[in-house]
Amino acid sequence: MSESASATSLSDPGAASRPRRSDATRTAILTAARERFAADGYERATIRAIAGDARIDPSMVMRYYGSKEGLFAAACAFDLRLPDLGSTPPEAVGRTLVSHFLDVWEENEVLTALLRVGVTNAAGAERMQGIVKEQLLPVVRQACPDQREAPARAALVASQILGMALTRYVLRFPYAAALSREAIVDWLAPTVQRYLTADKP
Amino acid sequence: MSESASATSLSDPGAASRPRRSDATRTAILTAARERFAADGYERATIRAIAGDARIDPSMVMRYYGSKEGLFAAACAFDLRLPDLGSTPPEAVGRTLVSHFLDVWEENEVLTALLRVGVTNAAGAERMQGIVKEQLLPVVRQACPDQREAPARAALVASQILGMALTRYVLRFPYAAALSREAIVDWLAPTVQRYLTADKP
DNA sequence: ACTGTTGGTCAACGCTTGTTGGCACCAACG
DNA sequence: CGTTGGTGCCAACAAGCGTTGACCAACAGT
Repeated sequence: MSESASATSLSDPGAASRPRRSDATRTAILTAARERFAADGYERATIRAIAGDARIDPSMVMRYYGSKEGLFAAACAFDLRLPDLGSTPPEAVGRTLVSHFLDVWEENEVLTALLRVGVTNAAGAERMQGIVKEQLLPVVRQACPDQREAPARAALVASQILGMALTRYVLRFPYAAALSREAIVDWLAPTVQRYLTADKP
Repeated sequence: MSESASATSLSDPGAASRPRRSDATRTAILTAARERFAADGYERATIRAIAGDARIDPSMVMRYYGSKEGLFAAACAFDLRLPDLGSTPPEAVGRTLVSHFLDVWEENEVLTALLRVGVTNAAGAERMQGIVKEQLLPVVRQACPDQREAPARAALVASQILGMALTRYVLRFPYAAALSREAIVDWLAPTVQRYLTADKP
């Protein structure tokens, strides 16, 4: 498990073990796994298909990641890299957040994989929930007036952002996919801004 | 249930066939299928498990619905029964719509099944898209100022409503599940109202 | 009462899945 | 040199999947 962290290079805090001969294979597996999970979800992303994409034998996946669940856990470790809302003007937090989410969603297929898997897989749903709780919630706390309302406000923000991601990147509704990036930011920013800072209606 | 009537009338429009001896079994299969699809998604909702819930043999499912895909199509035919926005005051369309969606989502597991399946199954995604296009879009047309903007506005409304359904009923985030029905309506209604009627930002 | 249709069970098929253990290779180290 | 341990492929396993066809039981029409 700690080996996978070094392989992802997404999060490698200290513990730099010297490179192994199999590192190329490990990252190839991880890359292929992310693609398959993002495209097909948990059940249909078979180990055989992932191994085929990575041009290695399925048994290698088991050797390096233990099981399919272990592979998913290693492939979907993720850091949102949310900006610090304390240092952005209070009236711009909505726009900043929406824009950042669009960036991270389009540069990286891990979130798509996470969402697609989380809908039918308990481990995926828990991981997604963990991201909201440990990465989004603290940022919401910085921006909202009453700390006790932070969980509800975070839930509202998550509902709008995940909803747009769902319709645009997962279900791929034509109307949602046709929206320009600027239009999405212009429409969603006031919504998120209100969820974060407005008085309870 | 009355669902047997709707099921038969779908496959047999006009000519009302007299009740068959197997109608009880047919509806038992459909009910079990909806529950399993809603709880597990397409792949993990196996025909054997559905047949087990309905206390019949898996081969009956094949006999009556042809294949797993046919069963899903029969189980997830759905009418949103959206209200006529032409006869509601223009400033209340957001609240009306959000409230109606919460009603329909909680009284019926078909939408949960549809969303869970649509994320990993092309047929499910298309069916969901069809519902948005054929049932939500016409209603949005009634409420929005410029007809040409209707598709974009429908996409925005769908993103917020499906996002709340996703986090609350599918992923079951504790923060989203903890929101009261009234709080959701109060927070989401202005958002939907704005997506429907506000000028382009 | 006989017959044809319908409702239902059972056992099996071919296939795919995650997972395992054995065997060959290659590099390093004594 | 030989040994050792990491790297990779291969074949196979048991289990589960959707699907099929044979076969029996109960009803309906004549």
